[in-house]
Formats: sequence, C-alpha cells, structure tokens
Amino acid sequence: MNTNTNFIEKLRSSGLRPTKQRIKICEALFDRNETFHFTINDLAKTIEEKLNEKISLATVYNTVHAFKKKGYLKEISINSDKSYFDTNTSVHHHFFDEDTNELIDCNQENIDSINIKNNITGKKINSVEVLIKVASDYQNQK
Amino acid sequence: MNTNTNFIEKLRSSGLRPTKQRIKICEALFDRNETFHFTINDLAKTIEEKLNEKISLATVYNTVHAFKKKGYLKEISINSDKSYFDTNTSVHHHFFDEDTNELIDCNQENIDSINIKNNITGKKINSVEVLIKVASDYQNQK
DNA sequence: TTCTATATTATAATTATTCTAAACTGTTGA
DNA sequence: TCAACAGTTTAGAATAATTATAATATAGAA
Repeated sequence: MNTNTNFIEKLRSSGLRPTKQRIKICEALFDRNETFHFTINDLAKTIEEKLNEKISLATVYNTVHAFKKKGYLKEISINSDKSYFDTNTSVHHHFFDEDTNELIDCNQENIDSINIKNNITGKKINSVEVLIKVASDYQNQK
Repeated sequence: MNTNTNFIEKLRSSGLRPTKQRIKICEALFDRNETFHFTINDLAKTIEEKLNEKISLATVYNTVHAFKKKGYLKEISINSDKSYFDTNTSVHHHFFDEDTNELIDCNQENIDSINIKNNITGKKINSVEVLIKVASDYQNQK
C-alpha cells in the first residue's frame, strides 16, 4: 500500500487520474526488481494471473500508450508482428533472442557510444536504438 | 529484356522458378538505380501502377519472403504496424523520419563501428541494426 | 506431350491494434 | 456531502497487416 501511494502520486503528478486499473497496471509493471520486457498480451496475462484482476484490453493499450508518452515506458521495435515495451527507460540497447523471442537488455557500456557523423538536414534525432539479433550457434536461422 | 534474362538466371540459380510474377517483382525491385525501401503495399502499388500488372497480394508476400530468405532483401524493424524491406542488403543502418514515415539509408561510415563487448553466452550474433528516429526540430513528438 | 511438383490466386481466417459509444468514476467546487 | 462534468473504462465492432486454404495454373523434367 505504500507503493500504491507512490503510484497514485506518480500518476496524479503526471496528469493521469489514478484509477483502479492504472494502479494495478503500475503494480504489474513497476513492482519488480528487474526490468520487464513485455508485449500487451504478456502484460494482460500478468494482470490476470498474478494480480487476479481482469482489465479490458483496450484499457491496457490506452494505459501503456499513456505511460509511454509520459516517459515511463519505452517501445522497442523488433519483428513487426507485435510491439514490445520496456520498463527500463534509460538509454540502452537490446539483444533479441530469435530462438525464444526474448528481449535482453544490453547496457550502454557494452557498446561503444554511437556517434552519428551526419544527420539528416533539418531533423532532430529522437532516438538511437541498437538491436542485436542472436540465435543458437548450431542451428540454421530462417 | 537483357535484365530479364539476368533475373531469370538469378531466380533459377537460387532454386526459385522464374515465373512471370517473380520476374515482374524483380523488375519492380531491382531495375532501379537507387535503393528501394518499401512495404508490401508500396511494392504491390508499384507493380500495378508502374508495370501495369496485377499480382495477387499473397504472391507478393510469398515472393518477398522468398527473396529475403535468399538474401536479396533485408527486413527492417520499425514501429510495429507494418514491415519494411530494403533492396540494399549490405551492412548499413537507417534513419526513420517520423514526420513522413520514410526510411533513409545510413551507411556504415556514418557511424563508428559497433563493437559489442559481451555477447549472450552460447548465442551467435545474426545482425546488428541501428535505427535512428528523427523528426522536425520544431514540433513536439508524440 | 504428359506428368508432377511448385506457384498463383481469391478468399477466408487470424492477429494485433484502434475505434466507438455507452456506462462509470475521480475530482472539483457549491 | 453531493451534483456535475470531464476523463476513463468497457465490450464489442472495425481495421489493417499478414497468413492459411484449397482450387487452379504453370514450369520443367521425362
């Protein structure tokens, strides 16, 4: 409940009404020790199975997008079948394990800093993402 | 027609039957001076409007995937609403213009080489992709 | 030419995501 | 405390990209 008070504060201070659903989603996302990499479905399943709460999918989508807009989540672009999100919003990169479809953080220190010598004229760089696709050594990749 | 002979050769030598449709798709993709960045819809539209040919969408999908598997196309991961492909299969990276939804090549020399200090144990790196999202300087990004 | 494996096609099915419009709820202020 | 209203949630419909299906057509070998 102490954490919940924090979530309520966090929501209110970012101009989001602290509704029952949003607080639950905060719990599912931020009440953990490790970074959480998830798809909308993963999150919905977590809420349903771990928190015994049924939240409409539309709300899960809305909330995740609201949180992303507020900077509490990052969206990661992988194979374009679905969206992946990350509770780690610091600058960092990702491994994507093609065997298991799992995302793994790759912190900045693991890659020399990326210096783009020439940017597109008149445009501002919003993000630089590095995605490293890996798979078992022994098997052929599709 | 000289190019078509080349396409037929290329197809046959990679174990793909040189069908009317595949040859047309080769024309649409490879008969150009510049790299082509496209979605399936872009390609279908090109074939219909520029080459006056109507090829079933399923065939366009099948062929693009076959070409990707053979290494003639690269798939680029951006916002997960649709897939983007690239006729430039050399190692290079991309700018993505969020104002226009346009992909722009970013050749390797524009970025210092990316050195991953620690890879995931037991896995092989299949690809390293850098995606630089840009947008107009003056406007707020979503 | 005939045969067969491979391709193509229209269409249906599937999946992720967004939209809609009605019902519900936090918050404000009387 | 409570009315009012804007902001939220919801189920379900709509949309869009992609894949599956199964019938028809075709390339290439014999």
